[in-house]
Amino acid sequence: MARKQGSHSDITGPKVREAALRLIARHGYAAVSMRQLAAEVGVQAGALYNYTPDKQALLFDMMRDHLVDVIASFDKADPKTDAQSRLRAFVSFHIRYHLPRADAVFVAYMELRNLEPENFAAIEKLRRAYEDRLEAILRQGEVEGVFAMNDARIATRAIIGMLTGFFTWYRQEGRLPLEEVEAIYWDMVCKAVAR
Amino acid sequence: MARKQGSHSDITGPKVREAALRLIARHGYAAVSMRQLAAEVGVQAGALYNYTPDKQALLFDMMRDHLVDVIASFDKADPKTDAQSRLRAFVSFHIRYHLPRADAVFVAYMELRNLEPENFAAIEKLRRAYEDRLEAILRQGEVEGVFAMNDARIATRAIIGMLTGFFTWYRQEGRLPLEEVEAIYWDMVCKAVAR
DNA sequence: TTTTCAAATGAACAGATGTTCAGTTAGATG
DNA sequence: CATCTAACTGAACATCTGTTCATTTGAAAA
Repeated sequence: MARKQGSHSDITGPKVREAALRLIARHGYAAVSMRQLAAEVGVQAGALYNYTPDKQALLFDMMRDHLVDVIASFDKADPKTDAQSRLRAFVSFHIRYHLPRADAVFVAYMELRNLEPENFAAIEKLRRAYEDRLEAILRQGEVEGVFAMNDARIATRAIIGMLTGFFTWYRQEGRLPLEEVEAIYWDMVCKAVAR
Repeated sequence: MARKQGSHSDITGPKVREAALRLIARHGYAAVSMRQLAAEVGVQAGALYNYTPDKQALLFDMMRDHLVDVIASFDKADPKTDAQSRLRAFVSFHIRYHLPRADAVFVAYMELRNLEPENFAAIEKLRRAYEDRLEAILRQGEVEGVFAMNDARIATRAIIGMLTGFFTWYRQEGRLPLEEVEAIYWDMVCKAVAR
């Protein structure tokens, strides 16, 4: 056998990424073998190398694409008005954007250790770029006199941590509707940086 | 060769745990081989099996011991008075206890995926027990009328997330002294749950 | 229908994996 | 001093690892 029914670059390619995201999120990069991944996709291991030069590039590409997408999407969602509105938009965007992409978030966040040095540097740069969006909003709020915090960088980190922790438990509980969770987080973030 | 100079169960045993914690924190459980670990300790791979029945038990034991210790230590540090004092003690304890144990924290938090099901259940139970300490404090604060939040469970998660995120960046920056970072976090936590 | 070639297969590579165990030895015990 | 045994070695085990590549195939183009 060779080419399978309904099997093309445009079909198998995305399948590889989806399967890799799912498997790596669940078991970790080092714990997932190329053969496991191939089995999940429904091909032999060798076929994967039509879609990635190697395993490391597969991980890096997924993380980079995810982060580039996050940043671009936020820049669209950002109202670019007053700090209060922008912070509100950031919290809402962060929760709503990441929720349906839980696997990608998890991988981009947990697999940093498995990136080779230059890949790690590139991903860190993107992560930093996203965090800088939030930091800029907080600083704008300080200037406007609506926010007060001792250190904008630490506050940025704390808020990101608070929001990101959300994804480690929301899936399994699902006790509350998204709207309510979002409101609760907004309340806490808002109060935490209020003057 | 057999027994090495200054080499005993009481010496090699702890060495194995320290090396395992350090290596797994840095590279991940699946990425660290028993031979790498043995080399770090200064023995052959076979010798490790005098100290653990297998690789999985090594991971589980380290995570369990860490969490049991966290809980017992907090119970000692807990003033068990008013909610405000207790929350303050919790934030201070969490930061100060975890900081010099960054590797253990990282492993206990990042390697959940690599635990076999029953081990995972046991660790989750311990993690939950620690979170319940914080949740109880928040609920006490609601009763006392000093805290107000929409949902104590979510607030618990948010605060833990906020504090835990701290350890992923504090090491590398070290820009601010610990006292100051602690004060900043306390300010944010306090405001986030204030009425 | 025949041709074409992208997209697969499957075997092979060299080396790493966790774990076991018979054998060896250094340091404590008598 | 000789004895003992805890603590180690080092080889072996079956299996898995990422990756390469000559070969085969099936669906679309001519």
